[in-house]
Amino acid sequence: MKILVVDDDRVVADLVMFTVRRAGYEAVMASDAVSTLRRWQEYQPDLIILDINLPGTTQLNDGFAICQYIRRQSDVPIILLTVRGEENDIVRGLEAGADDYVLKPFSPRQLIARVQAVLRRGRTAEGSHPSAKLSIDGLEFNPKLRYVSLTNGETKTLTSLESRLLEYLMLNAGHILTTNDLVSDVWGASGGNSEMLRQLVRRLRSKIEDDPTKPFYIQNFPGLGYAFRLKR
Amino acid sequence: MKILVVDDDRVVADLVMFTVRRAGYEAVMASDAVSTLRRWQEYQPDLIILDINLPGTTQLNDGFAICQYIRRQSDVPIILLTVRGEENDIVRGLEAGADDYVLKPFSPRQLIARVQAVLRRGRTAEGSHPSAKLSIDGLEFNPKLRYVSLTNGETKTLTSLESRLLEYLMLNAGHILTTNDLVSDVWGASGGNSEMLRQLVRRLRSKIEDDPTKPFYIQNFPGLGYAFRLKR
DNA sequence: ACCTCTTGTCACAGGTTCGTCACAGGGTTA
DNA sequence: TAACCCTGTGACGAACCTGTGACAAGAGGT
Repeated sequence: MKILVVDDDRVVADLVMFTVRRAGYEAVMASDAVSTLRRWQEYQPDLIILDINLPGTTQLNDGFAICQYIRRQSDVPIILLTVRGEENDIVRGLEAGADDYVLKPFSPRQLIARVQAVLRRGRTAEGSHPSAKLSIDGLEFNPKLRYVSLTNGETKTLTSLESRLLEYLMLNAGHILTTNDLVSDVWGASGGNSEMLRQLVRRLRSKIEDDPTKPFYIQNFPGLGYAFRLKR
Repeated sequence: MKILVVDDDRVVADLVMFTVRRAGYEAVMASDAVSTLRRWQEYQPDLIILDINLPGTTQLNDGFAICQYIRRQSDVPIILLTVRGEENDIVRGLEAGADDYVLKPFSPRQLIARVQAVLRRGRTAEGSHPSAKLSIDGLEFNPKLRYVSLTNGETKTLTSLESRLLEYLMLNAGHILTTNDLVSDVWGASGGNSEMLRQLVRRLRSKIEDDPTKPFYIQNFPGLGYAFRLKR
């Protein structure tokens, strides 16, 4: 898996490069619009991590323009890097065709989780088929229609937040996701806190009939966070 | 399925091309009257997406003329692209033989929904026979004559709006259609709102005898919209 | 003039969602 | 043991969503 990292701030770019390489990905970097487009064509990355605040002198070479330009010609996943507090950038970026975003400052672990999630989503959920499902260990989950099918045959519909949480957990199954990661993924820029997460986990668990004392799916790691269990 | 995209604005054309290609269609584009007609004959598309505002110098080569010309020789479906606020264009376009229209600016999701709807209509409703029917799960619906046949044998006539809604839902059966999509499809440029949609859904449901608490056909997805159910 | 059908608007009720608070038990540390 | 943090639990209420009944304006036919 090859990643193209685009950031004009050398420090941030180095950090991102280091992080994704440590996670086992190949990566190259670019720092301006021209080199980004050249590297994108030569290198053919599987994913682009793009700082939306590229110092575009005009509207032709800032982050949004690049995002839009690339999106028109390819469906390579694009993750935006945006500064916390600039929600407009997020909206504009997603409209320009980005797949996800990460708020700066970010934790390495969080960045990797997003990268894996986006890559996996691209592989499994190809297109927007309403029947696209996530299925792990007998738990079948349809993110589009927001319902789960349990092993006993029951199906239950999830709320919007429950669905976000379960999708994030399942897309990163087997990895521990910290409370911060989960909160910032589920609630995004609107902001949540750990208490809200606890309640959400509780409600989701009760819907999928997961006993917290002997969790089958959603396991707590005290002081760290939660993980969707893989093969036990 | 092959689509011919016609737009003189390169940006819009690229966006449309990208959108339909990502949805799995083959597509070529044209930007003026002459190339449109040539590509139409060579490429033999199954659908044409046509910007009605082609810069025709005369009334011989603007969007309406092309639409009319093609319609006289073929029944290939034509979807118009029109600027919001120019309702006259829509009327003229439909009179010129277009099958449907999409307002600019449009969301990719909306464009795809229309494309699928028109293609499906063309496939099932072969031509525009007044006897052409949509039939799903025992509910038979005739969009031209605007009546439904229920499983118990009853037939009821629908109003214009009810018919628009049901057609859109059935043509996109299995997909959740957001409130915004449904409103902008049913009421188009004249503008509706979510309250009007609720009432319309209510009246349609009562006509097809669909119990909202245990919907057989029209299912609500809280916070998202409605969908015509496919076999679970 | 009268009636009917359509459709937009309003008020209300019930359910759901979700944020908040208070509390209990377990593990860890001083 | 006591203090503390983390987690799970129960409960409450506000905000929101949805379904419902009712009414009125307008179009169109008789």
